[in-house]
Amino acid sequence: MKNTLTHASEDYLKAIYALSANGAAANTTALAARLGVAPASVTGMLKRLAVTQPPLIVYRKHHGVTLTPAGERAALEIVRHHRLLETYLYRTLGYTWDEVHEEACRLEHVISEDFEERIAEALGHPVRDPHGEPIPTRELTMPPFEAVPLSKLRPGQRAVVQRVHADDPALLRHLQRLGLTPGVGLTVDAYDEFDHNLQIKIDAQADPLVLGTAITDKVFIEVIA
Amino acid sequence: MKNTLTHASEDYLKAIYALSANGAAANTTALAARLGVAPASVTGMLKRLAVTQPPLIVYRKHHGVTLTPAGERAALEIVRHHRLLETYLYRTLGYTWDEVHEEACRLEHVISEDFEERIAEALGHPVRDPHGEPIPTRELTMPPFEAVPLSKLRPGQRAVVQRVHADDPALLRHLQRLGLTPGVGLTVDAYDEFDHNLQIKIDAQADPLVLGTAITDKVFIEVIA
DNA sequence: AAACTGATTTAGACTACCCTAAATCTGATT
DNA sequence: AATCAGATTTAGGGTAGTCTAAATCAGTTT
Repeated sequence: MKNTLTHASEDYLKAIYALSANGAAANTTALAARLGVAPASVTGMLKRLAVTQPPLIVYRKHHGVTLTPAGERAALEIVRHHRLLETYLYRTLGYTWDEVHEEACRLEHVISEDFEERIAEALGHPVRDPHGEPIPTRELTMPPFEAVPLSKLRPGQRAVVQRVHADDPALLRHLQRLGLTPGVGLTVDAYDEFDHNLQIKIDAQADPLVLGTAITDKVFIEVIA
Repeated sequence: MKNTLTHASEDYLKAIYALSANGAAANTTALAARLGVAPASVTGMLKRLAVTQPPLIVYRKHHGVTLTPAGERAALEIVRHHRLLETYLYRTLGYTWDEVHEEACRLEHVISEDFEERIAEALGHPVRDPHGEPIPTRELTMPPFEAVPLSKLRPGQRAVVQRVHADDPALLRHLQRLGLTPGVGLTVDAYDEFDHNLQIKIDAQADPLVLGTAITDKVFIEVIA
């Protein structure tokens, strides 16, 4: 029951969780790309994860992989660690939102349940991390959230930024400079249907912004009107 | 130069540092016992550590091992991480002094220099951890300290507890209950030269205590008179 | 239905750690 | 000087991860 997973296994579970979020099975190539390893390495690990007791994944050769309930709990445990740590580093140790990811990635595998509980308590049991991503509960359920990317909006619509789904520090710093952070309100002015650029106007900012899909696919918003 | 060490290597360097503190070379058996591995495993690791670039240890077969200057710096880096973490967990997250060691043992290998600096800053650059052990400086020098074990004291001498050199949670809880913690003053009443028991009287405590060497060898004091 | 393409798996090798069992060395004792 | 005990190393094997190169599969196109 209380299997101790290796750090590598935990990273694989996290990646499978992220890539099968839509319900579909995660495939070898995408996992390899996300984890920065060769596809053959993924195949090897999947074989191991499929035969643990209890099994953590369902793996059908050539047809991708999904998490079992036990595997999903293991993944959510790590995601909870990660996002609580990001929140702690951000709020308590003065990290910026582009710095938190890397540190949390290493710490998430080694903190105890006790440590998790203590920082959750110290933070007042936060429900979102500094990027606006929801933090899984202690019971390992993912809070429901609205997942509309900014790229889906069209001229005339108003929205509030909810979460920025990106880890790349350079991109995060760029978004910070643009003022595109959780809580910010905006209105869509124009849409170019050829390059899919979106022109938006951020509340309390004078000049409009033209954004490509590299950005608009990663900023998730809640539509207001 | 900036070799990335494995967690296991770091644990070996820490152990070699601790066991060769007296200047003598550390031997295979003691390392194996301290690290909880078989002696043959130690031999294998020592061969690897001796041929890194730069070399971290000086290893002569059958004659023990010492750290090179580079190895000592690497060891002190981990000790600094460990003791800063213990201090942080203790002061900021409400851990007790018997709980800090285990958590710090896992975190010490994964925190960044940035994290180290931030918690050192947040703590006001402490010089001792919750057990009274000195924290290596940022420049990786070990602050000098008086290392007289309580067991060396004889009747009539007065002393102040400086550090408690123990990781075992049960022992630490016991010492806490006895009131034998850093800063506490005491007087030696009697010494039994057969079983080496020491009878002491702790300041502000009514009843005297009789302590065996399991304790008196681990409590280090500064003699006052 | 055959062929092609891209994704995937297999095969085989490497590193870093661990182990046990057997051999060997060192230093003390006779 | 030979022996002996204990410490240490060697030999050989196991696991978990990584890789590259070669083979195979699945789905589309012809």
